[in-house]
Amino acid sequence: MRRGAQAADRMSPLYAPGGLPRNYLRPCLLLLLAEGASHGYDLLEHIAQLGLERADPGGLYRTLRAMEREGLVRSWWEHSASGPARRTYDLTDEGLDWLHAWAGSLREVHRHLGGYLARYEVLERSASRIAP
Amino acid sequence: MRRGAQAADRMSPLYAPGGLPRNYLRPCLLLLLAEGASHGYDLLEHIAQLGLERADPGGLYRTLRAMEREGLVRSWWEHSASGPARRTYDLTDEGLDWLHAWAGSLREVHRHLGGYLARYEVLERSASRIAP
DNA sequence: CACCACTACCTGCAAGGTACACATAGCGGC
DNA sequence: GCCGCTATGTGTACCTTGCAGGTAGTGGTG
Repeated sequence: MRRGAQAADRMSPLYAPGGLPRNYLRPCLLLLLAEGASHGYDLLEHIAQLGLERADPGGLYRTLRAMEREGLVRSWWEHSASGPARRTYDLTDEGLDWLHAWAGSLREVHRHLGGYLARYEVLERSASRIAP
Repeated sequence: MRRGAQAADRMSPLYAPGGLPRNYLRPCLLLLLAEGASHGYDLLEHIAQLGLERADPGGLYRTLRAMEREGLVRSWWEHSASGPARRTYDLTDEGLDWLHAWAGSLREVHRHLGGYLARYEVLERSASRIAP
């Protein structure tokens, strides 16, 4: 490797690798809701495990409402004894269908990324053979 | 699976799973150019193997020029005996650094997707246990 | 009781990336 | 001369994303 880890230094927003799938928030929400009904704030804390560290609350709530408009999820208010009321979400049959569709897509992406990385490692190996 | 493959029917651009990484074009071009100098039209035909089927030529040329402005690639004109002149691209050292950075990011994404799919399959298995 | 922290939900906006259509030009075949 | 293929680009409208802000209820502390 030439000039070390220099590239990581100037991580300007323009060029920085981000790389998570487009619309990744949607399949994440579909999966979590397929595992059980939940509310926004709770989902916000669980999507981090799926790769979305520091997700934006605004985007999350917006996406949930959009998915409700599209019929993928249902919601109702739940008034708990302590704390503010929360809107609890639940997957519809159509939402489940979309989860399956997304899972298929993401499996494809996973496969493609595997191919990319394999090809990259071939390059790496041949480079280290020249300069070990 | 309920109601079959119904979800695939109304693939409106709004809700359709697409799912390739954001900015995926860039790491693809970096990888291909790391494998050897090439020109736009040729790259266009090769990125399909990496997951970008039917990629848009406009975006590709724009991205190449942007990467040149950023110093990731160099380019020069090559006049062949037959057909129009082509602009040939070549990776710079900085471009190679970015390829490494991208590969790291994509490896992370690959891992996260693996986690997602594993979690999805757990769900699938428990669903098929109820309705086989 | 005034104040602050925490949970919880929601809106507005600017920047950036993507998709689609379109424009140009050289060359070869009919 | 016209069409199709290679090859490189521009214009633009749309969507997503990230960030900043704004409301509200509850509980604890001085």
